[in-house]
Parts: sequence; C-alpha cells; structure tokens
Amino acid sequence: MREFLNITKALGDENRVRALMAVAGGELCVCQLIELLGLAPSTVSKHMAILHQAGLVATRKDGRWIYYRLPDEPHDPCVRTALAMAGECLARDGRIRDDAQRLKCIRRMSRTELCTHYHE
Amino acid sequence: MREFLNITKALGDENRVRALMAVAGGELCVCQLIELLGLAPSTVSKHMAILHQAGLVATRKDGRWIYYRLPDEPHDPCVRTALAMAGECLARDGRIRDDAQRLKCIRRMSRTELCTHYHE
DNA sequence: GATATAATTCGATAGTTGGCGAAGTGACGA
DNA sequence: TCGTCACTTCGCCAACTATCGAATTATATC
Repeated sequence: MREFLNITKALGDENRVRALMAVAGGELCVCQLIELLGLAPSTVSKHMAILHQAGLVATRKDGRWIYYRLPDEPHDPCVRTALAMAGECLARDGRIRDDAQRLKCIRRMSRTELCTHYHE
Repeated sequence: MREFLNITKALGDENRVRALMAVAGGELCVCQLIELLGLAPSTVSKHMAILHQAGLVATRKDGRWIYYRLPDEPHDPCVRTALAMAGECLARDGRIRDDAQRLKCIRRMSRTELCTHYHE
C-alpha cells in the first residue's frame, strides 16, 4: 500500500510527470530538467527525489553531474505497470510532445548555457 | 494530462484506494463505505466524488441510496490501465484483504445498523 | 589548497487537501 | 404534508505540499 501510494502520489504532480516522461526519452541531468521545467534547482531536485523514492527513476553519478533515467528493469511489478500506464496515457499529450520537442534543443545545449544561466 | 492527473491524484489517498478496491468487489452504497472506512459521511462523499470525477467509479441511484461500482466498460484506456494497476498492485495488500473480509459482514448488515448508528 | 560549480538539504511561505460538523437536497413513508 | 433518512454541499481548520532562496555538500579545475 505504502509503495503504491508513493507511486500514485509521485505521479500526481504535473511537473513530476513531465520530468518522468522527459527521462523516458533518455537520461538527463538535473540542469537539463531545470531548463525544461523552468523551476528552481532545489524544486527540481526535490521532485526527482520523490520520483526516485517511488522507484520510478534511477540515477547515475558522473563527476559533478547526476543523471536520471528510467529504471533499467524494474523489479517491482507495480513500478512497471505505473510506467507503462504513464507512457500509454501521455504519449499523445500535447504538453509532453512539446517537451519532447524542446528536449532536442536542450540535449544539444552546452554546459555553460544550461547550468549557469539560471543563476543570473 | 488533466485526465491523467485526476486519476493519479484520486489514487494518491489511502482511504480513496480502499474505497475503490472495496467497490471492486461489488457495488456498495455510501453508508457501507462509511462503515468500512470509519470516516464522516461528508468525507466519504467527497472521496467518492473525486473517484467519480476521475472516471474510476460509476454510480447508480436507487431511491434514497446511491451505489458506487467500478465503471462497466471504461471507454478511457487510461482509466482501464489505472484500474488494472490498482488491482494488480493491491490484491495482496494486507489492509485491502482485511477490508474485503470486513466487507463480508458489512454487506450482511441491515440498514438500521449501517446508516443510522453513526449519528449517535 | 582555493575557487567554481552541480546538486542537495534546509527554512520559510503560499496554496492545496483531508477532515469534520452544519446546512441543504431529494426521496420515501406515516 | 410533514418528518425522516441517505447523501451531498458548504464553511471552516489542521496538515500537507510545491515552491523559492540560502546554506551545504561534493566534485572538478586552477
């Protein structure tokens, strides 16, 4: 039950859902998600922690960067089903498609463009 | 997106999840759900409205009673998937099983036992 | 080392949500 | 037709949540 609620609560926020669908297209570091969502770094970090807590994303650390991705093969059937549901229900969503489009640019952006400009 | 969030938010509360799984075992009127959950009538009513709004339950009115049940054949694939997920993830949950057990008694209870005793 | 940087944690705040009781609604029965 | 009853709506409050900025941590570079 706790596990199920962790998942449904995690999927109950639009920004978290956008972040989840974003990393479904390939791993992203936090600063790329910050750029996508237009939120403060601390906010994005917390959102990703909630998704991670629910088992919906996995992390990889590379130097200063932390990359988020979908879990490689979710042991938990509940997580698997939830990810399948999100994918199925949101693949055609306008906002998610827009995000996917913008991500093409964001993935091409340099570090200085991404991680520094929000300090200004 | 809105539709998806309605569903995930509806599934993000333990009492709503219990109510949903309860009606999955056959239609129930509000006073039976009040007995099961031990909440105020107004609270249960609001929970059921949220589930209904999300398309996760259907209603039937019979005189003074309103019965909630799973939707007969959910047009929305997102609702279908969500219900499947809830069923799959919670079928073995301790709390849900306890509720199912208690429901056997509650279904046998008379109207006077059910609908009036919480006024005392 | 000292400095800069990617990310997280902490603290505060506005907005949302779950809960209750009281009042309202609609249907049944005396 | 009047009261009763099942349920909902309304108004309120406590608890939670999303958000931000500041402080902290950890890593890389000079």
